[in-house]
Order: sequence, then C-alpha cells, then structure tokens
Amino acid sequence: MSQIDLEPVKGTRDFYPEDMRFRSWLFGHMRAVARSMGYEEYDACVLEHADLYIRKAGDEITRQLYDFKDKGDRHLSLRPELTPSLARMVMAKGSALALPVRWFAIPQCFRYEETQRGRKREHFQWNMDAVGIASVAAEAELMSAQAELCRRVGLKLEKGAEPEVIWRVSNRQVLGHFLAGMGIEGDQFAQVCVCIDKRGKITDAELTIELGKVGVDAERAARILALLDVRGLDQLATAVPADNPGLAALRELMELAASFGIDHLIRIDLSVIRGLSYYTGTVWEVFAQAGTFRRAIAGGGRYDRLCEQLGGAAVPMVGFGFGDIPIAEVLAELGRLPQLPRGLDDVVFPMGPKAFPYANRIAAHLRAQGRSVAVDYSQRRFKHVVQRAEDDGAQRLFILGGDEIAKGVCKVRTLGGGERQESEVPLAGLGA
RNA sequence: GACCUCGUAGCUCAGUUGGUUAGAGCGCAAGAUUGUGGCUCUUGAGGCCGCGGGUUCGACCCCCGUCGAGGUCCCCA
Repeated sequence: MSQIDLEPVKGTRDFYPEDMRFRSWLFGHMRAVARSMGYEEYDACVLEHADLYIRKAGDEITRQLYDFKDKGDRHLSLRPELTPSLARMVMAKGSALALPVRWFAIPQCFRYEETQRGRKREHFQWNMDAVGIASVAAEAELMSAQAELCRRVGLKLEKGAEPEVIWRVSNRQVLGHFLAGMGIEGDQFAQVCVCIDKRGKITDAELTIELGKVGVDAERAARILALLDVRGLDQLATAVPADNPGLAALRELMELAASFGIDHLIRIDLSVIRGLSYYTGTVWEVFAQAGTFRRAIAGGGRYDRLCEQLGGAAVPMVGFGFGDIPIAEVLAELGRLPQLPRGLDDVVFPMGPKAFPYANRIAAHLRAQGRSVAVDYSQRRFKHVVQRAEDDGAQRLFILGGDEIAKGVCKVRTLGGGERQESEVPLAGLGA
C-alpha cells in the first residue's frame, strides 16, 4: 500500500472541528427540547442482528440494509433506524418497565443506497418515542417537540404568517377501516398498501390493474384512489363513515394539537403513507415550505403492534425520526446557519522554553476560573501568534518574554477590539 | 436501478482544433519589521491534472472503464 485513500467511505462524512461545532449545536437543541418534555436519553449499539429489520412486507429499508457476515458467521447490520432496537429493549425489560416511558436518542444510522442531496449512507437521526401511551395526545406532544426544535434552530412557525415548516398528517386506520368496509382485511390489506405505495411512479390506470391482481375490482379501486386525494378534516368527514376510527383519531389529534399551539402547522393529507410497514395509526411527515428542499425533513408514526410482530406482547408506541442532514440543508439554503465560535477564551504565549513553566502555571490558574486556555508553544514570530490567537477567537493574549519574567510580570493584551489594549499584571497574581 | 454533469495546488477556479517547463486569486511560509496582528511590498513552498487502460510522434484535453461528488427520475432512515 503506497498511500491510503484520504476520502471517507462513500456516503459518509468526516466531522472536522468546524463541522462538529454545528453538529454539537444542533444536537444540543435536540437534547434540550427532549429533556424539557421529560424524555430520557438512551442508546443501543450501531450493530444489530439483521433479522431485526427483515420484515415480510418487503419494506424498502430491508433492501437497503448495510449488512454483512461477521467472523462468527452472524448476519449483522448497521442499524438503518433505531425503532426496532427500541422495541427490542422494551421487550427485553418486559413487565419490569413501568409504562409509560418517554425516551429519546440521537443515533447514527446507515443505509446502503445511492447518495443525493440530503441523502447519504450515514446520518444522525434524533428519535423521540413515547411507550405505553395509547392516546393521540402522545402524537401531539411529539409533533410539538419537533416544532419546538424547528423554532430553536431559527425557522419561523408563527401563526398568521406562512409557516416555513408544515406537518402532513394521516392515519392508517382511515384506510384500514375503509377497506374493511369493502371486505379487505389482513393480508389483503397489506397487499393493497404495497400497491398504493407505488402511486406516483405508475399511472392510476396501471395502479387499478395492480389492485385488480390482489382482488380489488375497478369500482373499489377508484374509491380507494379518491380517498388518497382527501385533504383536510372536513373533506375527510364526507369521504368516510362517521364511525371510521381513523377520522375520530385525526379529529382528536387536531384538538390536542391546538392545545400545543401547533394546529396551524398541520395539514391532514391522506396521501401520506410512510414506507415502514409497522405503522398502525397516525403517520406524519414534516416538510420545509421555505427554500427548495422538497424532501421530508422528519417523519413519525404510531406502531402499536411492532413488539407483537417481533414476538412479544403488543405495546402502544409512537415516535419520530428527525435527521441531521435535511435540516442542515434547509438552514444553509436560508442563510440561517449559526456563526459558532471556537470557544477559546485565552492564549498564553511563552516566547522561549524558559517561559514555558510560567505559562503553564498561568494557564492552570485561568483554567481554574473556568476559562478555556491554550498555551502557544510554537515560538513563532510574534505577529503570527497574535494573528492566530485572534483568528481562534481568543479574548486575551498573555505574553511572557524574557523582559516580563525579569520584571516579574505578564503582559496581558486584549484582542478583538480596534485599539490595542495592553497591561502588565504581576506574575504572583496569576499563580506563576 | 435509469439518465445527465463535474473531478486540475490546502480552497475557489483558468488552461486555446491535442503541442515544449500546467497558471491565477485566496490561503500557507519567510523577510522588509533582531519582541507587537489586521494594511502594503518582496520572495518561497506546495501538482501522479481522481485512478486505470487505450488512441497518438505527443494527452489535463480524445475514447473506454472505474472511483468519488452533484443533479433529474425512482425511492426513502
């Protein structure tokens, strides 16, 4: 090997300190929002048994597993999402886990797919999940958390103006009950959902033929497709019977959303399906209205039977995922990326090796006061050291040359201002 | 999985129908200023022209492949 490849693995990112500042800032807001709502942080390993993700419904996510065999011939996968791990952890605790619990995490997730704008092979995804809450109050709470995060990073969601982010919300029970009324249930319902998911990539005429193959005649197919075009509660109320549980759930959700002050951000939209087969109730996707990024920046849903599908008892669960890449794309396009300082407070500059011990003692003295202090051992030209300290955002430069030490002082220079400000401070007062 | 565009210095990019030694700005380094930044000037370092084949007397340039980055579909954590 002559030279290693300096590029990170395809679709993955390096985080240099300047990149890490943004990431830490974003994650900090995510943690703050989650904790403010009583959610506790947890995590699992990035490696999981691939079986955890392989579902017979043929989810897209299963085909994009970043999987491999380990040396023990285990079929493992880098996690594509955290939800199955959460279900596994909840099941493992069993009845020892006093429900409800509210948990959050910021896991790094992987998928093996072609890269595009806002879509790499690796990303971090803020997850918040409520376990053991059957009421759609949990959904409203989670959406309000997403809204709060959007607000904190600088997106405008005020009432009265056109919001920069909206929530497109549906409920799978609407379609489920509707189909049950036609005698379509169980496996056939799943097959119909798979067909419906193709909507947009094939014509409605072709889709009608596909539906015919799974036993849905043209007349019923037309009614199904019409249902997907429904927008808003009023229109939905005329499209389905009053006893449709999905309709009732969406009505209740809107009422609760109002109490969180986010009802003006929600658009009832029956075309929202979501690609994960385990969703059973509310499903939603979050879209930026401002800018040109048209991909969902976050999504969520209720999955009350995932634990059951994994072989345990059913537990009502609902949660969302919120990726770090789309939100960064949106903020960048809108010019809202924050200017984040490096966070260095002081630089101590010993001009020669004899001054190093003095510099170290002064640095320790300042650090004990809670300041971030770097000692510049470079012995480079003075102008270079000053410029570097300034570029690093330091507020003060502590200068220690032979003259200062002979006098028992340290020159303290204030950086950043227009005028030069310098004073001499006795070494004894600086712990040196 | 389909189609399209682009890979030249650390960064942003020039580079003539294929022709000698591949350039600029910014940045970096040294000096002017033997210990005081931001301005200015001088000088310097830094390149397998993404990688591998091919065509040609000769390839940064043309052809094929490959890797990577973007874009439009498709889809989606």
